[in-house]
Amino acid sequence: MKNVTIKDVAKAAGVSPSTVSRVISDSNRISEETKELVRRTMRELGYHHNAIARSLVTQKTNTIGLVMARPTQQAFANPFFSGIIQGIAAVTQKEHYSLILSSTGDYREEQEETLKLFRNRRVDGVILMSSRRNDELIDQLIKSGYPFVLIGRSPEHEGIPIVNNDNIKDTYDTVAFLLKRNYKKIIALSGPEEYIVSQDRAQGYIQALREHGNMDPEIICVADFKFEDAYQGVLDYIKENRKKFDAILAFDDMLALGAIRAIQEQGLRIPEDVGIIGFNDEPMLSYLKPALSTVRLPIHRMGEEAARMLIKMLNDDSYKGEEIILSTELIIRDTVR
Amino acid sequence: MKNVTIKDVAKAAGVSPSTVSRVISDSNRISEETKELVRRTMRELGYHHNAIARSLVTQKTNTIGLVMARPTQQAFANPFFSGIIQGIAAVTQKEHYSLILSSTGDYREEQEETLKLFRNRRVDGVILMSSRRNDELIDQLIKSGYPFVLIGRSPEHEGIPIVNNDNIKDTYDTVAFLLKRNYKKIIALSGPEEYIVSQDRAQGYIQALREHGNMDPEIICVADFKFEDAYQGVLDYIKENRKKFDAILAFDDMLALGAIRAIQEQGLRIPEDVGIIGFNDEPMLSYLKPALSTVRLPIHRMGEEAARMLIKMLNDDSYKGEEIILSTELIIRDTVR
DNA sequence: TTGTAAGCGTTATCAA
DNA sequence: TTGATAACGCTTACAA
Repeated sequence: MKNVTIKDVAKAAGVSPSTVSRVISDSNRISEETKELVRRTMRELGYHHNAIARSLVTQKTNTIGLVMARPTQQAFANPFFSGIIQGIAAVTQKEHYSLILSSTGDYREEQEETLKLFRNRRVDGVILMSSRRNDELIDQLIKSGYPFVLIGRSPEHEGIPIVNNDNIKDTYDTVAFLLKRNYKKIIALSGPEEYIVSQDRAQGYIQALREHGNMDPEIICVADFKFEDAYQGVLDYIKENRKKFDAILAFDDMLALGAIRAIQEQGLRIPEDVGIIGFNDEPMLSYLKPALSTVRLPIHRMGEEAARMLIKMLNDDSYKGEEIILSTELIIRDTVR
Repeated sequence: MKNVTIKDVAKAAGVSPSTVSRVISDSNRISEETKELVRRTMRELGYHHNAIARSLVTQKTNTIGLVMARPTQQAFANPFFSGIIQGIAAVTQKEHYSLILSSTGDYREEQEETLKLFRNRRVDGVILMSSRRNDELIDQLIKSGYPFVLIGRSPEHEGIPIVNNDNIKDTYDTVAFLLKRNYKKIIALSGPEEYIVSQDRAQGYIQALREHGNMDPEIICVADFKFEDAYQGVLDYIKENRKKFDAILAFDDMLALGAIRAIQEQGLRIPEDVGIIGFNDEPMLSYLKPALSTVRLPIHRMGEEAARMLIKMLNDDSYKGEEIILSTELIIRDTVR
């Protein structure tokens, strides 16, 4: 059974292909009767538009891309990424856009893959995540004029379209909160420094201690946003320093989880001996015992806003995107006193 | 800056467009010198093929689709789905396919969306998840001859391409294991019955008890694969029956998590008073205390196999797909004695 | 080994 | 309000 094309419909309805095309786009220069006739014919023949052919002439794919590097993805542990994806997908769905998902091995591949999506004209725009220092990809996209929205931020690129939370402030506030709860010696537990998000949170932490605390900042920096790394890092720290802290601010829930384990194994009580706060609010960890206190990011919403912004940029040439900073929420559960 | 097309390259290289096209596909009826010349020219001009134009003539998109209904997605709790997606993405990446991800509101929409992907010629094939009884979508795809691979199975459709684990056997074995560990009264904790996976696991559970146990099967069936539902379900069960069981086999890790909470709240000890085993092996839950015992599914691998099979079907007309049944692994941690 | 030309299914331009 | 006709960028017979 061959595919029904616009020509088939035209012939069957006794009109020209262009008329059919106009009916499809609901042009107002077509009489109601003709529209009715053509629509009926389309239904009878089972016509469905060919997105490929349409794209070829309109030079639009109505598709956006999301590329992620696998290490990053694992690094942040899943729920964050799937939350973002869901948010994006919800919007693309509603706006009748398609979403192409591409998963690569490393950052290098991520760059290439992203550019390829554009060059091969598979997408009209992309959403970027996990920006780092000196992000070359962003340079390239800007230079080529390829539309994108960044979830996160890039200090070297002012004024580009981003969706983010204010990590510096959020971390600052969280440290201030711990101080107010009478924690005296707060250390930070960070993932890789190359990510902007790590840097921002470190900065907020340092700043808060400088202004309110009477201790020097101390950051345990582990190789990845992973349980094992955090567990080991904290364990080592405890052993080397024989404790010397009463709170840990982890820059990710998975890190917090690893920290909890290390702390408990050393016979310290949570939250009496040491308080812990994480970042993200993985739903699953709220069911833990002790339930994790955490800075909740509006993850799903971040995906939505990014998709919405990108699609708007795509359809409105005068709109160049903006900076959307979403607010977070400190969720206090069992791990702080 | 206009897009560089095959014609531009042809002109610059002093050959015809078809020659350029042949060089791209590395046809062996082109001399090495010409190839070299054309390739150099492509590089100089910065040529990149236009996937859309190519698709229009080849009638292939080199894209596969993955559609999921949001309720399903939330139901199963994230990690399962993102594991599958990652597996699929890894293969599509390697095979130079694109992956279109579509997320819909409900099953009805999921059907429509899937068919639309085919009708609008956006994809060459799709991967289906979460099959249920009387799955109309599968009927339609078969009728239309649209290629697909199912992750799971559909009892009404024998011989269709699927990737699955043997849920009946896996559950049977797990119950047998609990029996051997001297648990006497094992109840099952299931999600919605409409999913085939729920039915299969129920069947394995019932069968094992029939053959080895001396108790009647008893299944707590909750509305969704969610913590809250499981928690409430188990709590109610305990209160109504004043315990009367010493083990729970949960058909999903999230359900197990809910059960654990309910049980602990009622002052029962795990695993002394009641043993618990889940399904899936969410990585995060292995860090729990007590660490969850569970039936580990090769989730990532399932995604991979499905993608691999589909792509093979797409490229080899004589290959109609097959049934791949992957084996699982019982991971015993702290929640059974 | 290479070139010519038709066609994939649309939309867009220009006439009528 | 409608219809011809020319793109869009590529692949693929068919010729040469």
